[in-house]
Amino acid sequence: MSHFGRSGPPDISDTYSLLILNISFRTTADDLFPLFDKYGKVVDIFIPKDRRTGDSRGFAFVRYKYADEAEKAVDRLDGREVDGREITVQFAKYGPNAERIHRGRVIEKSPRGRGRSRSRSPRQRYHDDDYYRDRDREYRRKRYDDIDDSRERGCRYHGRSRSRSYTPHNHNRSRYDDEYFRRSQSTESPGPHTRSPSHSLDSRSPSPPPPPRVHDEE
DNA sequence: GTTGAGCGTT
Repeated sequence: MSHFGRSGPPDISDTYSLLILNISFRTTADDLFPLFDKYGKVVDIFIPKDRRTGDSRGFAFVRYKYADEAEKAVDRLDGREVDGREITVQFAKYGPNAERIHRGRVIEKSPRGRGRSRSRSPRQRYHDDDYYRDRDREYRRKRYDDIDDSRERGCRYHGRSRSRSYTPHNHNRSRYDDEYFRRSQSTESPGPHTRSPSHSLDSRSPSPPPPPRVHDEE
């Protein structure tokens, strides 16, 4: 069956997890299954994907039924070229619960019968927002650095075309002030009723009052 | 359409 990773973790009690690194971003479990199944009994294959784009993250987990088969797969498939990329097969060091495991085997004792050994605190995973935001921040930082370098190089090409005809970056705020002014006018001048329109129009102070802290819908 | 150190779900 090629329905791996679509029914949750089946049973990792008697399975050995292998970590596959450096795989292509388009490599799926179906592509790795025939390759790893040839060297042993593959119980499950899981490839973490991004929840936003749904694309693979570049590594996969292959669970074998026996340790000897898993070791053989590591020895045979480690450094194998898959989809034009040299993959790296090794035993998983951490489990699904971020627990230390030995040779792909979970060290945690069987919770059956004994129940919870200690007070189980409601430890939740990372908040998706913070987790993804952190990753985005680092990713964006790298991209910006690269772009900055490119721009610097392009600037050295020709020094001209840098005349004063360049519009200053003030028009942005100018437009904003204009909108704010218009709104203010509308508020102060609800209609041609009472008040002194000429006075208000003529009394345009050179320095408008500071904008109050209002909620701006972006 | 791109990328590349690492350790995982429904």
